[in-house]
Amino acid sequence: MALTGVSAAVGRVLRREKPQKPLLNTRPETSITHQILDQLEHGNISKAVSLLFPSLEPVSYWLYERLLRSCSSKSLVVQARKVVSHLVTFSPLPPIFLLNRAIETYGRIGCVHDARELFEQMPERDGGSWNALITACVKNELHEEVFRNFVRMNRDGIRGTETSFAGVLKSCGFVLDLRLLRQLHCSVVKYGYSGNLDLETSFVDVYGKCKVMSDARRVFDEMGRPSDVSWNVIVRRYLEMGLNEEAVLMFFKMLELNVRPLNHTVSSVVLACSRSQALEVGMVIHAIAVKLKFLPDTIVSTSVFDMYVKCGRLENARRVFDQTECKDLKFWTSAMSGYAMNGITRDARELFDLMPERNIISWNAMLGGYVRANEWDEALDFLTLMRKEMEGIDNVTLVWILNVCSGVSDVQMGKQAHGFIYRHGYDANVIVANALLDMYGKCGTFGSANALFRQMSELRDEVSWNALLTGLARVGRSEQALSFFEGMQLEAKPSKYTLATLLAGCANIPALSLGKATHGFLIRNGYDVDVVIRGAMVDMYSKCKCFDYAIHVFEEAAAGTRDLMLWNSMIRGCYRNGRSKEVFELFMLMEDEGVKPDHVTFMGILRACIREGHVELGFQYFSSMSSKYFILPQVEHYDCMVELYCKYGCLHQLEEFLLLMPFDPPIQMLTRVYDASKKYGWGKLGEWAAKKLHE
DNA sequence: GTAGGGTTAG
Repeated sequence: MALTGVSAAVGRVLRREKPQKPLLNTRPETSITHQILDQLEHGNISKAVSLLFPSLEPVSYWLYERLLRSCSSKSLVVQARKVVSHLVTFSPLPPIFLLNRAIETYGRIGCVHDARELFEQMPERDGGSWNALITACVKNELHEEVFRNFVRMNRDGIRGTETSFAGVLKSCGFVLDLRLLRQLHCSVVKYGYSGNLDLETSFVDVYGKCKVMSDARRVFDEMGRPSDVSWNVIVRRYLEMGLNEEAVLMFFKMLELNVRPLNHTVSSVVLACSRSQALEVGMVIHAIAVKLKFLPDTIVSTSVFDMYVKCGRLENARRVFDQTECKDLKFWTSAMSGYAMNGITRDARELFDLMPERNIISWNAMLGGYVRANEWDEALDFLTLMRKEMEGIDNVTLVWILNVCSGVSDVQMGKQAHGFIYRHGYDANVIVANALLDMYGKCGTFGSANALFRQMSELRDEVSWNALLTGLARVGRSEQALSFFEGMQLEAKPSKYTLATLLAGCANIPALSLGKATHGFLIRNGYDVDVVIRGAMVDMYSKCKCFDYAIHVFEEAAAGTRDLMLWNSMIRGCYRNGRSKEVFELFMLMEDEGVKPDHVTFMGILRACIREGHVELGFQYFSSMSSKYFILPQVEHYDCMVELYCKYGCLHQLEEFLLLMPFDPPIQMLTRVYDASKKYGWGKLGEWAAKKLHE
C-alpha cells in the first residue's frame, strides 16, 4: 500500500539512511518534466503522476510542489500518496517545506490520518509544519485536535504565527468557546499581530458567532480600514443575530465610505429587509444593487426575488426572475422553492415544469410546497410522478412523505415509510426519526410513537420530546403531557415549541392555574413571546373562561404583528365566551390591519350570526366568502347557514339555499332540516328530508 | 466571509 510505503520511506529518512536503491547518475530526463507539465495542463492528474514512476530519481522540487497542488479533491487521494511516496523514496533528504506542502495537501483532500502520520515522522519540523498540521485539522473540523496541536506547538517553543492563529480562531468559531476566544485575542495583541486585517476580521466573525456583538463591533470599529470581507462579516453577524436594522445601517455606512460591497453582503442585507418585512428599504437596496450592476449575479437576484415573494409582491418577484439572464440550477431552485415555501404552489409548479434540469433539492422543494400548503392530493400525485422520474430519494424526501402520511392520516402508508427508513438506515437520522414520531403522534397511534421514542434513547433530542408531547396534548391527554414536561426538563431545555404545546394542553383540560403557571414560567425565563406563543395564550385563557386575560395578551401585541391565526383565536374566543357581538367589530379591525380572513374566520362569524340571530347578515357574509374573498365555502359553512335558517324559522330561504347547495346534504344536516320542517309545519320539505335520510 | 430543500407550536 502506498501509505505503508510512505511510512517506511519517511522512517528511513528519519534514521538518515541511504535509500536502498542506488541513485542513477544521470539528471532526470527533462522530457519527463515536460510530459508531466503537459498532462497537468490538460488536467490529467493521474496520468501526470504515473509518468513520475519510470524515473528512479527525484524530479525537481518545484515539480513535486506543482503535482501536490494539483491534488485538490477527495478523489485524488491515491495520486497524492503516490507523489509523496515518490518524493520520500527517491529524495535522500526531502526539504521540510515540501513535506509541509504534502501535509497541507493531505489536509485539503481530507486525509488527516496521512497528514498526521507524515508530520509525526518528520525528522525536523519548522513553524510551517505545525501550521500545515493545524490547517489540516481545521479543514477537517477536528477542532479539539487543533487546540491540542496549538498547545503542543507552544510547549515545543514554537511561537504561533498569524497563520496558526487564523486556524485556531476558525476552530474557535466552530466550538464557540468564548473564554478561549478572549485568550487568543490577548495573545494576538501580545505578539503584535493586531494590525493583521485577516485576523481582526476573524475576531469580528468569531465574537459575532459567540453572540457577543458588542465586542465584535468594538474590534470592527478599531480596525484601520476594514476590507470588503470585514464589512461582509459584520453585516452577516448582525443578520444572524436578528439585528436586521443594524445590518442595514452597516450596509449604508459601507456605501458612504465608498467600499464596494460583495455580492454576499448585498444578499445578506436584502435578507435582513425581507426578514423584517421592510419592503421599502428593500426596494431601495434593490435599486442600489441594480446601479452597482449586481443583478446578473444569481446570489443577489435570488435574495431580491425571495424578498419580493415574502413581502407579497409577486409581480416584482416575477420581474426579477425574468430579468435574470444566466439562470443556473441554484437560481431556478431558489426561485421555485421561494414560491413553494410561501404557499404559492401554482407558480412554483409552473417554474418546476419549466426548469431545464432538476435535482433532488428541486423535487423536495416542490413536494415540500404541497405539504406546507396542505395540498394532499397534489402531494400524492407529485409523489407518484417523483417515483417515476427520480431515482433515489433522501432523508428530506422522507420527512415530507411522513408529513403527507399524517396529513391524510394514513398510518398504513406511514408504517411502510417506517419500514423503508429502517431498511435503509435513515432511522439514525434524528430529523427523520422525529418526523416519524410526529407522524405517529398525529395519526393517534400512540403506542408506536412511545415505542419509537424509547428506542431512540441516545438519539432523541428536544424535538423528540416536543413531538411526543404534542401527540399527547392533541388527543387531550394533557395530564400525561404535563408529567412528560417534568421528565423532559431533566434531559432537555424546554423551547418555545414545548411551551406552546403545554399551553395548548392546559387549554384542553382546561386548567387555568397551570396555564397561568406556564405563562409565568415563560416570562420569568425570558422566552420571546412571538405570535405563536401569543396565540396559544389567547386560546388557553379563552378556553379557561378567562377572556379578559386573553384580550390583554392580544392587545399587548403591536399592531401589524398579529397574524391570521391570532385573530381567529380571538374571534373564536369571543364566540366561546358569550361575547359574539364583538366578533363583527374584531372582523373590521382585522381587515383594517390588512389581514385576510380564511375559512376558519368565517366559521367564527357565522356562528356569531347564529348566536345573535343575524339571518340576513349571515347570508351576506356567506356570499362574500366566494364573491369578495375567493374562499370556497366548505360543508361546515353550509351547515352553519342551514342551522341559522332552521333556528330562526326562515324555511323559505332554507329551501332556496338547499337547492343551490353543490353537494348532497350529510345526515346531521338532513336531520336538522327534518326537525325544523316539523316544527314550522313545512310538510313538503320535511318529506324531502325524510326521503333523503332513507337513502 | 460565502445564496438552494428537511423535524416540534397557536
